[in-house]
Amino acid sequence: MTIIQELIRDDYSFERAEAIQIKYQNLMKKISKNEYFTSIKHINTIAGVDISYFKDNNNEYGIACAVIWNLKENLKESHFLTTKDPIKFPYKPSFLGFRECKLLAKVISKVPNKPDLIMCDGHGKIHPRRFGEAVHLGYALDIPSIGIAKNPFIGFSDWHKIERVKGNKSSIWAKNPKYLGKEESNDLLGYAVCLNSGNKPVFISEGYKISLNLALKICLATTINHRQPEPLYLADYLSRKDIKYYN
DNA sequence: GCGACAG
DNA sequence: ATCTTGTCGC
Repeated sequence: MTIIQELIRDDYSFERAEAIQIKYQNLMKKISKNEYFTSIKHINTIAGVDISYFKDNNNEYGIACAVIWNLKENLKESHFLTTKDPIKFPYKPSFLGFRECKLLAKVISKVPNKPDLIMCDGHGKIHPRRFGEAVHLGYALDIPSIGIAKNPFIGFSDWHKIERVKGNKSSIWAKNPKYLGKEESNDLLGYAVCLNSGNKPVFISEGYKISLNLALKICLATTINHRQPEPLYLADYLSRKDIKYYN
């Protein structure tokens, strides 16, 4: 079975799904940093993806949207795509990838040119098994990815205390630094970051083949005047409202 | 032990 | 995520 066949599925039991996460969490560790992006200059197109839900009668459907954001063409080549499909996997914290990746992979497959980076509306490494939706999707498609969530999940930080000024951030640690032994190590899972002055911070973490610092830099560079980076804000907006975009 | 917990 | 009116604030 190929990686994509094993990860892009929505028919696992929770037990099986957890076993898959553990398997790939371990495989993730073997990826060389040489394969990571080293500079924002190497990125041409970013795909911001999100899903909105609605119910028919007893059936649940999702509308996935991918906004293609072209950095080098100064936004002139930006556009978006959507798909509508049934949702099979139930929502459960730590298993979001199995609920949404099938749809997200499908909408990305419709993009004419494979994007250089994916921005995901959900956590990446900030996950009990370091396998949040952003990691899951990036790994499945072998496309670098970033997790950008609107709410905290696991980890310890004083994000609620940061001033709402663009660029301000707070580290999110795996263990509570307050109760950390002198010789004990900790794990930096991500950052809570204010991307737009006046707005509540978002939670940024590594997805796939990208460092936390570069992920942070890219998020700051693509945020215009909303709480989230513009590609994600638009994907959220467009998946919810089927409207026309500039061509 | 119990509850909380991304979207 | 989604169901939803008026309302507080920049």
